[in-house]
Amino acid sequence: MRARKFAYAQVCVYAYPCGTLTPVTTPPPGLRERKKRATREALREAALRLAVEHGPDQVRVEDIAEAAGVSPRTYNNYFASREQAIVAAVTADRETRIAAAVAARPAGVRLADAVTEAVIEQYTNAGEREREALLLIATGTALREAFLDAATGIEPPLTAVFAERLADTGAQTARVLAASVAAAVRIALEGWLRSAGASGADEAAGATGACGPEGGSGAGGLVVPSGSLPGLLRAAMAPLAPAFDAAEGRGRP
Amino acid sequence: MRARKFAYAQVCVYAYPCGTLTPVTTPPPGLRERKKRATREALREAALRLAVEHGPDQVRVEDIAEAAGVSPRTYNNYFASREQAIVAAVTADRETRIAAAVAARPAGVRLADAVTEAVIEQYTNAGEREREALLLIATGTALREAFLDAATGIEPPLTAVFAERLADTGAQTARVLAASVAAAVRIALEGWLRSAGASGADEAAGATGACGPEGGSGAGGLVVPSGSLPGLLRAAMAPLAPAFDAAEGRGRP
DNA sequence: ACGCAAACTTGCGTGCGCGCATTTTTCTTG
DNA sequence: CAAGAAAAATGCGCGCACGCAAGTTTGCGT
Repeated sequence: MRARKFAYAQVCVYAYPCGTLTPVTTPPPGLRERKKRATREALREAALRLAVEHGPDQVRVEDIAEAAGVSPRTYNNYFASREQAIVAAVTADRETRIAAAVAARPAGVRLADAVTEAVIEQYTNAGEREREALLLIATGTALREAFLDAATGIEPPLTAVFAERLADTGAQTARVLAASVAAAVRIALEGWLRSAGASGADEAAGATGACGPEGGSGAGGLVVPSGSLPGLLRAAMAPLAPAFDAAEGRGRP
Repeated sequence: MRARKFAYAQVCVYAYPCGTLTPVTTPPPGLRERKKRATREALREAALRLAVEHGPDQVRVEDIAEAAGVSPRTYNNYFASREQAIVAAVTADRETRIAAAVAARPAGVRLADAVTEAVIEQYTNAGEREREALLLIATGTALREAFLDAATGIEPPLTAVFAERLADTGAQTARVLAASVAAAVRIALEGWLRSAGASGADEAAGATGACGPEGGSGAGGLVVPSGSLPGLLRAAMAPLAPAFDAAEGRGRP
């Protein structure tokens, strides 16, 4: 029995310096940082372009790396999986923008409304090319999964803004609420992609591997007839509103 | 540019027949099914045993398969990753038991309380050997991640029971609440493992790759001093209670 | 009992994720 | 600006996940 050589690592080794938590003041970005951003974007763009040109399954990381002018090994210093680069080309830094949008709302409005609107706002900006890419994403299981997983990225920044607004309540509450929002968004996107790419074969089994009840022909077919993304997002966020109100100390306005 | 040969598949190909949604009546399991269960358990047990004996990073899937008397290829017909088998030996079918425990509560009690108690109950049954295994799991990043991901498994069964109790509300609500519970449980377990294996090196960066604020020395250190698992679970579930009450139509009892 | 179809196993081959060690590039400091 | 430190890119190797295309086993109808 030989030993395994490694024990997993944190993804994106030097992707996010961690000490530089999005400095509000951008001093001079420095050459190092600029090159890194450039490489990252080159990889994203190359990945998306190749995926569109030849189909998502005809592209290897080697191809993406070559198109971006870096070694295959370097690719994995930026993205932990083959799909992440493609997804990142569409997702970009949506998470940060959502958090910023929430923070920008006046302090008087319900937190639940603020976050709902912010999410819808940021997910509805379909910039022509994004639509095309999303259509591509909906076609394959792997890409779809990667796209949905990317939605989890909103959790950390959301936790931060929530913690600020709910200072008196525990920090745990902020984390839980942020995670719940992420889950809701994921569910909404899942339903949306299901209707968007409703021409594929395997539509019965849920994307999360749900084999239990609630499979294909269960109840709830008439509730929310798989409509527009904003509608789905609103519907998914609605059940969480009472939790936000309670955390804010509102007595059902 | 050669083509990639595959496009991902559903994990655990014939692990859950899907058509057989946990039949309440177990007719006669049949030889086929019994063998499958035996193989699955053999793999789980072998994986855990080898991991304990030689350390989690010294075990390859090849070793596990050999110890269980199947081919390496067969291993991946049952588990999608090397860690899943080890985790499964501890997790077993906790998800199903949690859902059953929730369904077993009298219909009069608050749903929020029912699910909280059910979760605590099922996660607190530490059967001596499980404690040892969990200690093992806490030591490595990969295993820890797999263990936390496994908590997501409660989502489908919970969705089912929620949908039953909240029949009048939409099925979407059930899904969102179930996902939120899963997220809360994950957060609680995360905090618990952090305190349990608090002798490792890299404890600063969050397990979810959280690099932003809320890192190591942020605010909230005095809220919930990383205590017992039941306490952590209760604290994580608390913020969701209002959402459950609202879904049940309760006006703050 | 026989044979057939479906379920499951297995060997093979490919691409992928990443630890490790080395080289190259960028940032500091005197 | 030169030298050293820090960060990043690269090459290499290993183990892993899984499609595919055989084999083998189990269940069923006649």
